Amino acid sequence: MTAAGRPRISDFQRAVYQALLRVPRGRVTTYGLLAEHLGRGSPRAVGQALRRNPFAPRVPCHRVIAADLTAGGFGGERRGRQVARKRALLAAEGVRFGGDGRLLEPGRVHRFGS
DNA sequence: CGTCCTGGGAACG
DNA sequence: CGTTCCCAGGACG
Repeated sequence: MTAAGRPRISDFQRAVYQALLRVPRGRVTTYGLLAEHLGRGSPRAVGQALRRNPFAPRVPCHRVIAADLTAGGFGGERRGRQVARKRALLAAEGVRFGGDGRLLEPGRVHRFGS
């Protein structure tokens, strides 16, 4: 966070990025879970915030998946090479998806509030 | 499997 | 300043 080039974002987006930073490596979260944790319901708003993520790739947006445990989108694409990259990043962290595109280990989903 | 809703941001008028 | 469109999701029928 250097003083220079500090993007002015809404508190909502900041909350999303901060919450995302709380998700440790090797673990993932969901849009709905994040929204629920923030108290500002709307997985779409979270997805949009991630899509506009000005802190990427500092912010592990790749650790956010869909509620149905699918990879979700990445790089502004719901599907395609960017999503494949997301899967690769997660796989590098020990998180892998099945042939159906679903998370193999649901236990990898991080839980807020503990 | 198809359709509707919520929430928020950016863009347009 | 008010209105409209878009979105990396989710829930419901």
